[in-house]
Amino acid sequence: MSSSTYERIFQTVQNIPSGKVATYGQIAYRARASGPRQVGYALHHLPQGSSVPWHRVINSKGEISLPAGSELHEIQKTLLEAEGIEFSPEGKISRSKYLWEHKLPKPRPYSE
DNA sequence: CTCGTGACGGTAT
DNA sequence: TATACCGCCACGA
Repeated sequence: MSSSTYERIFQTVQNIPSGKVATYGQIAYRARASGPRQVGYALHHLPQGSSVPWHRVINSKGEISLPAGSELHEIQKTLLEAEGIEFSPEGKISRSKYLWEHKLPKPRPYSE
């Protein structure tokens, strides 16, 4: 069983269904990571051929966290739009697309 | 072992 | 309401 922080993060991200998004903080919480920064760090180190849907992870502002104009930013936006995610004129994603409404009041024991 | 870094978040102002 | 600051700690050098 993998139990490294990165493995848990990747697996949690893998749980995000198509058409939904989650924030770094939410992933960190569910993945038992020490904090959102580790999630960003883990995704940054994600290998290219990975099946982890990294593009479904956004920041707490509801926006793509990557620098606007960067190639990765556009890739992420394209991938999300392909899954039916709509962006407001400011580039924000509606909360209705969040997999979890807000911060998780009820933690869920890590299993599977 | 130490040090710097970072796809962030929450709180204070 | 927006902006600034600090805390968090896994990882690589």
